[in-house]
Amino acid sequence: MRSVDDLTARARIRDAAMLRFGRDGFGTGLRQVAADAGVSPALVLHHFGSKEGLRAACDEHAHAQLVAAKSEALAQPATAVLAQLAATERYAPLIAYLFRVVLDGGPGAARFVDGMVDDTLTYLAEGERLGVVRGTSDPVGRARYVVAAQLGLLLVAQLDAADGRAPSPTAEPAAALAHMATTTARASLELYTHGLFADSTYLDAWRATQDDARPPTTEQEQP
Amino acid sequence: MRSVDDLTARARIRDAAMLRFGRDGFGTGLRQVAADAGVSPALVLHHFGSKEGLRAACDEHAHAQLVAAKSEALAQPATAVLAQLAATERYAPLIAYLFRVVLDGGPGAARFVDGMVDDTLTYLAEGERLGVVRGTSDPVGRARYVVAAQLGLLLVAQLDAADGRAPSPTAEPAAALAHMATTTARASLELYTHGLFADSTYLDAWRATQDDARPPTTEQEQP
DNA sequence: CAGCAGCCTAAACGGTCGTTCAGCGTCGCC
DNA sequence: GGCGACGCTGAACGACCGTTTAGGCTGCTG
Repeated sequence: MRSVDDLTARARIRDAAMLRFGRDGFGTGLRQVAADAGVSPALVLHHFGSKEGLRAACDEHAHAQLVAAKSEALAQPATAVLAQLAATERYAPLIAYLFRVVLDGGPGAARFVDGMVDDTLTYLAEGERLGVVRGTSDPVGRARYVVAAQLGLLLVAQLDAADGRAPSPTAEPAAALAHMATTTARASLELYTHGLFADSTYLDAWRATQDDARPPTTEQEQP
Repeated sequence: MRSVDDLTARARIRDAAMLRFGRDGFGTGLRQVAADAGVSPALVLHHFGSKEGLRAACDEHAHAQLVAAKSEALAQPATAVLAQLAATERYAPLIAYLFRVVLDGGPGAARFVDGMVDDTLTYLAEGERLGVVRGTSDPVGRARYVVAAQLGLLLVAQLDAADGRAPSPTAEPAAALAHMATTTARASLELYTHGLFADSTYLDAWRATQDDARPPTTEQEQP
């Protein structure tokens, strides 16, 4: 919101809280956040009223960062998907914080996931229009699946980082994300290009069970 | 381990803890678990020594349940994948607990995920042998991706449940899982059958970047 | 100079947490 | 009947949590 006092102690506390929350979760105590920012615990409450107020300020700032990152990504040519992967390190703290929001499961988590689904829906529709993405009989379900898969990749990436298998033993978000992106890029691209099943046996079987229960509906087919 | 006193208060406490941990996470207090089991908080410590001991007992019992469920699933014909979906309600508390273990990110989480990856690797290899699953140049990466996607679906399912969109407002795991399974079954089957991209543009582009960095290796192609 | 806002801190308060301890009642065994 | 063993409880302890309160310190203004 205000950018004049963005170098003050208030901003330092907020940034420290976002880093600490993203790294260790929202269970982190205010005294830890205060120590990271180099201030007293009472000052945190003086500026943000309560821990919930601090979290609200973090959410607001993360939302602003996200909007900025999205508009920046839209300004680039759409083919530079791989370049976005390389920029992961830059946005890693933001991603880590937003992922914690999702893991926490609060009321803002579902709203954030809905935003991701809406964005994915738009991107996939644009891809369909350009002819690079296949058609589907359930666009929303597909977008939800793609978002869920990405969140799942973040989840196991964080797991590997916490277990010491990824580059950083202390669960550094950036390195964990980069490691996960490189180790699963090939498999995910192959899956999204060729699929997993060799034929449509399972899909046909599921469609048959659905047609038993419901009256047959007209649906576009993808040969 | 012992099955004689599996009807005693000790077992009641363990079951109550698994339900409560699976529903509300491991931050739940021992007094809440004790109240669910109908005993005093001190008895929990008397039987399990500490909260960590209680969690270890829950982990052990969950592992035993999981092994039993796996062997039971293997006894059925492999084509009854849809029947397994219907049995979700039965294993929902177990799934919810195991998912909490993964969310918690402790040392056992990565081990459990590794087990899931190994199982998926086996299933996919068997599918390849039977001709229903496509070949891949990175079997481990593909298995990791499939597991991560499933975990991500669990994550957003729990989110919807906590937000009141799914059947149960109080985050009942069974209903949330069933709801998620039915709403994304079509999209995931379509994705796994036909893929997401219309052609191999993105996959080829990624392969090109890899070939620039590394010496060309012999890899089997899937036409 | 006095006064008065503003940041900022040290200390303490109530609450919940995991955990400990002394002791209750109730069995089976000698 | 005496009597440990066992399952179990109520009450308390120390630690940590978020939060409150009283009060320093600095710099600007009359």
